Amino acid sequence: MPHTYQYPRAALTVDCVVFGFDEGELKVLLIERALEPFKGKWALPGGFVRVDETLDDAARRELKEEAGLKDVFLEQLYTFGTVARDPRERVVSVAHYALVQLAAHDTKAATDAADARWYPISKVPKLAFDHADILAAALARLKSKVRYQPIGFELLPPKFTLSQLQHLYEAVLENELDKRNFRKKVLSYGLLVPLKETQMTGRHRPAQMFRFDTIKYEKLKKRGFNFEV
Amino acid sequence: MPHTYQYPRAALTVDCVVFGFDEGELKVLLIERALEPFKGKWALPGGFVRVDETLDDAARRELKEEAGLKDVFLEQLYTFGTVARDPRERVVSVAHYALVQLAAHDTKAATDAADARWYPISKVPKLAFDHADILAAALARLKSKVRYQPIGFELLPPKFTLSQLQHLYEAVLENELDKRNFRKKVLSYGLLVPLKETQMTGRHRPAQMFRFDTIKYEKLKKRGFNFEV
DNA sequence: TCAAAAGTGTTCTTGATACACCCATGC
DNA sequence: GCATGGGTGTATCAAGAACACTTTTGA
Repeated sequence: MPHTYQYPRAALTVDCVVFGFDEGELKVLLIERALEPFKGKWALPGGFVRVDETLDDAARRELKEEAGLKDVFLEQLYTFGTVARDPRERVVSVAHYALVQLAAHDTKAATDAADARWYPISKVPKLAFDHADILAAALARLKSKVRYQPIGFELLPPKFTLSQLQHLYEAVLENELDKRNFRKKVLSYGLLVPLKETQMTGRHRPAQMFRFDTIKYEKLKKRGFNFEV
Repeated sequence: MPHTYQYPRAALTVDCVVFGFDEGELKVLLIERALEPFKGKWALPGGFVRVDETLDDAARRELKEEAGLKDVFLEQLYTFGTVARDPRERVVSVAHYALVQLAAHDTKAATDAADARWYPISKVPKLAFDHADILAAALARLKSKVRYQPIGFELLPPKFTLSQLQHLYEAVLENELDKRNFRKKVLSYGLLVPLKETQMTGRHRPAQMFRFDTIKYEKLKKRGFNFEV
């Protein structure tokens, strides 16, 4: 295909903020850079967009290559285009954020790349490039979106307890929620299906497990329904 | 600056959805294309991003060059990156939306480019490229954002009446609002300052004019306040 | 029997909605 | 004097917030 525009071009990358929820904490997946610039520093997974793949495809490819992740919730976030954000040359990055189900036993699998690590949000080290800005934007987006779309379930295993769900919301929103009001609200939509199973995690009453009814939600969504917390 | 990445690169553009409000209608600024592809078709103003300017700068430059607009409200919207959206070659476009104060007498000025025209949203013709998708995304963003941020004022002159404001909201949200409840709500924040002036537009009682108190709003915003309608 | 998390209802307060008439002006 | 849009208050309803005790289990 001929190039019709011959001026110097910016390079185009995607970067991904991958969130997970584990041990009551919101975590983010970081990669230790093997090359200059910022060699040895932590950064978001990401890389160059190929000329024959969409932005979404590029983000998913990088997630698979750099973190072994696939079939995750992924959404475009914002495009970062200040002129000097990469010291080498002009690089414009289309940032995405992803939500993954980080059950305890998966932690290792997703981290099998020796250079990848899950960091609690509160303990993220200094990041390369403008990745701290990207992370901040992703956190803000997650915090606002979780309130009116049921994306929180993307961070939990398919079967979960109401307490797990509440702790997730508390971690994301960074404030405490009233247990009774929370349960009343999330159950009121009829989108949480109680399962026969219970979860026993210690010397206390076992917890009822639920799953999120995606099919019912999709139907409601078409009629303009909003899942608000 | 040396290129460290030698594979073929996508071209990078910005496109702008420019909204105006006039005669009780929400309008969008379109440009008639002078060149192939889509010669003679209507399209969003936009163009290539230079290697030494930010995305925001590029969008503002294009708005000035193509539509004579400057100092407008501008915000990044979404980045469109499907592979074949431009028939010539791979072009990734960072879409923005802008809000301009389109007072009746300005209509001509902003439209002095012979190839530019304001279209009511309901009468937009078929658009070039994937610009219909971009417009749809911008409308959705405007509709949702206008409900929790006071961006509606960007579409009105600095002095306006409550009826004008209500009609604007009705046009954007595409539904009717109760006059008394609307006034109660928007006045309750104390962000609309009544002016000494009134507006007389016909044989009926003159309307009180207001201005939006930007300074007070900025202060409230820092304390976590939200302007909801 | 004790510790620890699960589970459960009611009251109060606040904000949203619904609704109808008088006012000031130009023609 | 009449047509036109500007301007105002109250009553009802629904949703959110505040709040404390009982249940089930493992140790």
